[in-house]
Amino acid sequence: MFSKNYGPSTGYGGNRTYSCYSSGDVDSALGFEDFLYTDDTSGTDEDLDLFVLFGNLRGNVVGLRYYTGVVNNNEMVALQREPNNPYDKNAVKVNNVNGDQVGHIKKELAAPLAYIIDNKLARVEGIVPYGAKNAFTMPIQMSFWGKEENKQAVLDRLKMHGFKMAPPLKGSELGFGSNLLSGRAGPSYSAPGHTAVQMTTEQLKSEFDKLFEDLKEDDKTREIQGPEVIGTQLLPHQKQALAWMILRENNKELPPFWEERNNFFYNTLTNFAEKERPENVLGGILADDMGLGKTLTTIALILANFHNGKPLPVEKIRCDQFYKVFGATSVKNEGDLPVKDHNCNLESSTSSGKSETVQAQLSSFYPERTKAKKPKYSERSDSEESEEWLPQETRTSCNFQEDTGFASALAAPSPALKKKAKQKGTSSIQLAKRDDSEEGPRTTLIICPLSVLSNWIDQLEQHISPDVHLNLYVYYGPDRSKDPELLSRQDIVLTTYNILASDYGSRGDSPLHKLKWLRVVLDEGHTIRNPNALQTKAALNLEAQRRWILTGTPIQNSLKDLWSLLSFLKLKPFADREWWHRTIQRPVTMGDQAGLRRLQSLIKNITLRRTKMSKIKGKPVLELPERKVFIQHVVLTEEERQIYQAVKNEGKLAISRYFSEGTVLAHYADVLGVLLRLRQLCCHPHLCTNTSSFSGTGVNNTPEELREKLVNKMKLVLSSGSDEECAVCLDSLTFPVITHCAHVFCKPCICEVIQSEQPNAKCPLCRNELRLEHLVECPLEESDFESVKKSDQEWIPSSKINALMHALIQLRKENPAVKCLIVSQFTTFLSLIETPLRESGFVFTRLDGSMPQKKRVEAIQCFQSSQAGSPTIMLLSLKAGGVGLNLTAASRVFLMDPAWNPAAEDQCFDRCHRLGQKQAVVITKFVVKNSVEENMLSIQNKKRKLAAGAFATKKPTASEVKQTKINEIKTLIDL
DNA sequence: ACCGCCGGGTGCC
DNA sequence: ACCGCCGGGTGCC
Repeated sequence: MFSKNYGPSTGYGGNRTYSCYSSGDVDSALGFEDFLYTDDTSGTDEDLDLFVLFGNLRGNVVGLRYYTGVVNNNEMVALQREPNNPYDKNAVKVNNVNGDQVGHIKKELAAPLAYIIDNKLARVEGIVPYGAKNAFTMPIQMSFWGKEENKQAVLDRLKMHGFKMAPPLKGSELGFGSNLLSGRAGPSYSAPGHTAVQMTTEQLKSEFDKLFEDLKEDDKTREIQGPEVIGTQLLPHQKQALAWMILRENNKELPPFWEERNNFFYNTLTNFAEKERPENVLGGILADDMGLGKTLTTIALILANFHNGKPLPVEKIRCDQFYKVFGATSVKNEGDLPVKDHNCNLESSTSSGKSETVQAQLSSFYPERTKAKKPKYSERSDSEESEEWLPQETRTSCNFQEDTGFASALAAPSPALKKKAKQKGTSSIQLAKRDDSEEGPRTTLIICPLSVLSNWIDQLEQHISPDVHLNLYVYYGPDRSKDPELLSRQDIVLTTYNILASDYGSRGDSPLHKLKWLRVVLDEGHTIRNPNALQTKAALNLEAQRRWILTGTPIQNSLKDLWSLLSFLKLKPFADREWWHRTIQRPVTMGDQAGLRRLQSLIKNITLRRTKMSKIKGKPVLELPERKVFIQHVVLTEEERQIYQAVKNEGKLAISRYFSEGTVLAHYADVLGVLLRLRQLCCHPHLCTNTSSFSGTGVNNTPEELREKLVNKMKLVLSSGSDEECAVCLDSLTFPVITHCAHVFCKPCICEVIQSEQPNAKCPLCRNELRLEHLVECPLEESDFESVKKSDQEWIPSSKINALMHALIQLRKENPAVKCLIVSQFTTFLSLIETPLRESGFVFTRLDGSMPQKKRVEAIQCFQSSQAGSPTIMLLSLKAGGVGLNLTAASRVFLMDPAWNPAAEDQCFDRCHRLGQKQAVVITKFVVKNSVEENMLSIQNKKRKLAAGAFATKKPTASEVKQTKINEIKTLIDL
């Protein structure tokens, strides 16, 4: 059903197909999208986690002499079906870790294997115990993995062909095969005879939690001064990050799990060896918490570690030299040298005896630098600087600049320049000269969610001093240039995931994919955690020398989330999912300690992670003011209560009917509808206008009526704030369509499902029949407008609005300058609130999902302004903006209605409780007494606990998921 | 493959 | 000899 194809057609993972991986299974695809739970723990992935080891079988690989792929003793190999082989349709290829064919499985064995693989009865993995030095054939140890229910079929099929699988040996459940081998196993595996140490789920969980915790190492605590052209002083932890990033970009070490052994490069996980040196990632994951300044740090990196054409020579030498001198040598000799001294600039260090060496060494690379006195900014700004002061040089030289106040003395960009930078298209923030004769990529591509696009532009103009000639191109909007030449002349190209994906998807005219970039930065990089999403594929297919992932949440729910990230980083051999899964994911999820250690060392190697709680030199990285959350109960008026009870009783009746019929989940949209109406009534009676859509779901509708009904349901689902995600891709809905069974999916996703299940496609959620022609699309939204108008006409207050207004007026009395966010999931509610705000003379602004980007930026800037007369209130729709949204001007938050997902609430609070917040933040949650809202709170609490403990634990089974949902519905409606 | 298998050459010792 | 035996050709799927 959720057909997956890890083959070449997906364009990632190398040019190989792993048919055993190639598809999910219909029966297991029970990943209901969570309408109450919004995480994706019920993933629709291949259910590899449910696979067990059936057993092992010895076989032979033949035809070695026809292929170039070579293998080591004990090397892992991949088995790949080759149905189009002209000699045998059952052919099964054997490939080494690099994807080079080694041989074929001998045909007698290939026959049952082909059947097993083609019917997805098992995944078959191989290890060649005596892989080296075979001319014609070699043995192969195969392990069979699959779902318990398929085990017998596998055994039977093998038996039919005269093969008998050996049952899994005790202690070999982890499937590394090492115990099976009579020869000596690879060094990273437990020695033969010893069983791998397995951990309990509890242990595993706590290890996981620690995975990304403050990864401290020497090379991560060193600081480096920000480039002079950054007009802002970097915070200490940002300097550390910068130093670490520069180090990573000039990384000459072997990637993790590789060793050099007698002229070969050897992978200790797979036992693969090759002559060619495996490339390390020149980059990694900057996994700092939100608000620690990943953007600024990255801007500093772009300026500080500029590539000047030839493949890395200047920076490399510079950096190696830098670290050799300041990092390793000095620190070692002088013990705990204050970190700041590592950053000493050329001039100041020459005064000390020790540093003379430094100067000598450096000057051999940069004779002109040490001879010429550094010109003052004012002197050199326009003089085109003759000689040695090439623009690139200026940019990279910042590594050695002491912070002398020189940087801070730089002028802020002129308003004209600011304006220019904001326009789409090329904008030259500065005027200096650049050398266009340089070769090789020079452009950094930054991809971010649309919501933070303007933040990047702001920060670029804010922090880059005017003496830098920086070409920025915002690759966005319908008029974006598709000319790769133009893009390649930029220093920074900024775009969004949506643009990236749509360019990639639309016939090959994506200039982003034609270029080789100096550097690609994925901001909010966890956006690509779903390997099947188009944006992920598009990102994985970018070519770049250096690759960065910026994210506050590197692992959201499961280890699986990491794979796309690693694949993007092109860490051999993990870009190929099979090796990632066999060497890390499966061992870890099965509780193998060695596997966890591998994972830890991998993460440690490529990640810098600091949380808001992290400390640097004993001080917290971020000293955020306090944050308090109050729950304020609201009592409905008699009148409101009557309406509420009426709707509740009606809904309760319908839902109990579904329960007795056992069709609760099939009437999913209706249940959601009832709950939505109740939640709306808690806010304001006018929110609940579309009662018509719920009046029985008779099947005998004319198509037009049915269509209308379905469209209404879909709108309901989409606007219900249930945080709906597509059950197929687990991402937010794009091109939502609704099925006749009233479930909403992304159109492309569900079409793929239907296609792959021809002719009897079933709904992934309720197993009802599914037909392409029955999908109903969502018409363009105009609904918001109408309801706003409607509510304007006959305005009445509500208990909640009264409670809010009371609090606001009280607050204004105490402090008229204080700024508030008023947050709701219902934009109509926000509109209703506008009326009393106006009446009471509040100046307010508004931000919701329906606003075009330009208006949003305006609203944010306006609200953030400290000028007298600027708005003191922002009406904010809960999910507007996304993580990057910075509303630190506010110190009070009024959350008008509880969200299904407490994480969404927290994220919203973080918009003002973040770097830059100077005051204590007070949050007030309005909750109606004796209502669905109270019940939601208790579910939120459960969910919080679950989120804290869910990581790495086994995915709940389909029936557990169902039961949970059913229980939640019962809780919510008091059944 | 220092095998097995095939099929042509060959045929007392 | 409708055999045995010899030795060259050959060899994945």
